[in-house]
Amino acid sequence: MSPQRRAGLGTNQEAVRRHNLGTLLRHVHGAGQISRAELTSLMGLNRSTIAGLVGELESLGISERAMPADGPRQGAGRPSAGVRIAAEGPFVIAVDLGVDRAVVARVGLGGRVLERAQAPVHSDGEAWQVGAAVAALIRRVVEGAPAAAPLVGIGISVPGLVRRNDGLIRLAPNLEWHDVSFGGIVLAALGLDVPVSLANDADLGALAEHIRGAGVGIDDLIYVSGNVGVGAGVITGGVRLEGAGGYAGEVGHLRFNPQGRPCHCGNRGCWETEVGGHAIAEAISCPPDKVAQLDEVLEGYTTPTPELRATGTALGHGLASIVNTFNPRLIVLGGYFRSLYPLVRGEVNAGLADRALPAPLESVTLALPGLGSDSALLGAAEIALEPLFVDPVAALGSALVDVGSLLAV
Amino acid sequence: MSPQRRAGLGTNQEAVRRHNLGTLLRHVHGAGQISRAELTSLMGLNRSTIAGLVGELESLGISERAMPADGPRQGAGRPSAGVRIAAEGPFVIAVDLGVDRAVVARVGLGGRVLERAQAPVHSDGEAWQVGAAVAALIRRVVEGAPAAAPLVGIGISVPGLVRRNDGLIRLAPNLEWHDVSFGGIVLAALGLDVPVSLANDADLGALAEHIRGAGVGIDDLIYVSGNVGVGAGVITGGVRLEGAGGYAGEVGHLRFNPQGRPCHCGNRGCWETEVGGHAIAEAISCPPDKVAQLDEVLEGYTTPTPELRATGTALGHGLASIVNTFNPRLIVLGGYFRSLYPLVRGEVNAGLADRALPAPLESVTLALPGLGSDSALLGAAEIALEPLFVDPVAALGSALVDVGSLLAV
DNA sequence: CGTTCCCGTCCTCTCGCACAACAAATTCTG
DNA sequence: CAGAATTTGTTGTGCGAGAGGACGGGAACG
Repeated sequence: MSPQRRAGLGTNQEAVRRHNLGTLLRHVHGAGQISRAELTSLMGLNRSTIAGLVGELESLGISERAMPADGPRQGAGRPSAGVRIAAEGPFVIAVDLGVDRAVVARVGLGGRVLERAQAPVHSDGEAWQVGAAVAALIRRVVEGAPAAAPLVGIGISVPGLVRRNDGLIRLAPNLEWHDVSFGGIVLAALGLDVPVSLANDADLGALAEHIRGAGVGIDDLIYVSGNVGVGAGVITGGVRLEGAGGYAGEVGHLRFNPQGRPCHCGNRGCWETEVGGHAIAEAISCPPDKVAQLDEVLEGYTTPTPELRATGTALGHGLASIVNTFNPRLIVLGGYFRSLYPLVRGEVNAGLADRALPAPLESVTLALPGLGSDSALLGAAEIALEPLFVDPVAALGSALVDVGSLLAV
Repeated sequence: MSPQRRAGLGTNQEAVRRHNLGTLLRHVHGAGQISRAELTSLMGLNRSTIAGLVGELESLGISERAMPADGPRQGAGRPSAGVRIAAEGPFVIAVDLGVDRAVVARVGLGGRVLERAQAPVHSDGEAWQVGAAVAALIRRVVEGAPAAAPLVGIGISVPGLVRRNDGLIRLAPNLEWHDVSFGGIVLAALGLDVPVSLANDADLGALAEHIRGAGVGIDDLIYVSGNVGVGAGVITGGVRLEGAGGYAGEVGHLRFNPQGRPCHCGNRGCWETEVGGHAIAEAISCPPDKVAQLDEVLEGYTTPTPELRATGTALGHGLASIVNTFNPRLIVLGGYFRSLYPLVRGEVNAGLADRALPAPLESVTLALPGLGSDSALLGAAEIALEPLFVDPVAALGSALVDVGSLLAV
């Protein structure tokens, strides 16, 4: 959003152009197709300036001219030509690393999934084995890419704590990884050198839901991901909350019940011991080896068991703490909560209303992900695309063309 | 930091100038006095551009030329002239509203307290009575202001929930206020019309500590204010965390002990029932009517009682939740915690280390406020000054000159 | 005491956006 | 159905802001 990364810097004319070009692209990316007239009013710039920016984007091969969007006009006047993402424009690779499977997609600007592949991952697998599997999936989705289309980068969603400086995976409890440089592993397996970004899955879920999911236009939202572990991604004031090291949002280890069950973190009664995957499984007597398919099992229920209702209340109580600390306008319930919430909506809402302060409670809404189970995947695409919005020219400069043949075996 | 308020807008040349002028002033404000050479390197702009900006600031009467700062030179070359805040430059009124007293100060750019006054406030006072008392204090501190110096605005720190859109005090539990428009009340009592900003005391404490306290240069910090209630102000990525309505940071009502004491919010065992003013008072058998002087009572201790040590542990455990959710680099302990922490440092640190996740724990530090008990007051000055850094020219345009005679009875 | 280094000032240049005028494309209206 | 009204795209001009170089000033260093 800002023309410079570090605060306190001045702005020169070069930065203005970069910023405007990036912001324009961000709008096209967000809307898929947009008219130049809408761009003028959105960005508050002159028609002629927009024309110049659009022209530069076209000459970079990022966007292309489109026919005016047909539909009900809202008045007289010449219809405004459309700007849309070029068919052979830049793309990224998005990776959603789960505890039992990896999903890889080739994603273009505008958030379109152009190709997708997935494979199971052994939860006791070594990092290099997983990296090789991911690399194989990447080769597969890149195969059909047009030779002219540049690869901007790779974004990876990780179920764990990721250091934001360098993308090191500090801890992925359910993969049993400590201090794994997964980005480097994947690049080595590919034999490529492109920008790689890694981030926590809940953080990326929040980002994706903010840009093109249930939270479009909402600048303060939280994505709560309920998997085996529970985490939250926070968007506040329209930007990601990262924290000093990038570990912000670990709400799964909020103190919930001091007399509760021991948690893998060493404490007792963390929130995730009451509402995480294992707790839900226990509530419906699901055998531990089927926790990975918990969502399918939950889909089978039409009425909740008393134990599930208690879990719903615990979920609401925990969400109340989140509402009190972050005061979001929207909470998106992802992961297993996506299947759980419809069953125990009443209990969750009641638990939340019971424990949250009135002021922050009155403006908050609970919702399911608008992107289904793809939130983290599309969020991974977003962080990989991010450099394009900061400086389109520079990002294209460090992109790779003809990746298909580069990766051909 | 950004040249435009709303995201998604473009930047034109006017905005560039505004941004650069504001950023320059922010640097002068932060450093008190700074050389033009430092400004060039900090802002990354050309010498001649800085000269132009400094000249404009001088002609606006905001800054003035200063002799080169004497001290150890770091090399040869012509010494760089200094830029410092003008003696008769713009100022603001800062108000720190407490449950038992109000402090009012006239504060200039650079954060200098030019005048200060305070008065007791009855905790069962009506809002208009408190407003009248504050107005009287304001008249007193404005009396000696130079006629040429413009009043930019009034900033008020409130021990409660403040709506960020309009500054309405939604709830100030210890003043027993609900939905009070205190800004309007004070303005009416003064018979003036200047910009008034209100915010939560912990939020302002965090802001002040970030700009000129213990957290200078630290972009992810939390100010935990332990008074009768417990709240937190959060700076993340260098900006204030506000939340959708402005209520973010109400960590006092984090679930701590489900079997604990009832809290005024209606729940049981909120964190502030274990570490708030009343809990501390109980731990040292301080009579309830002396809770307001709790810090003085605490100063009298040299070794903690076992009850105080337990409170320290509870403080550490709660801070662990804060560390896990926000991943700050610094936590500043304000309010009564300022007196409590030195007594039970070991217990707090141990409780924190015991419950926080290793990754966010390793980079966090606990500290006492660098501004003593003035954090919230100086934070109030900062939000009142804020418009100057966004657009100095516009802010001066809406400022009032010769306030001294305007307010004379 | 001269050299070196750095800073402030002045001037010119470049670049990006705004603005105005005109052409083009569609809707509205009589 | 034709002309007016409206909105947009295009083009050329102007303005403003920062960059960059030339010059002189002031202090440290040898």
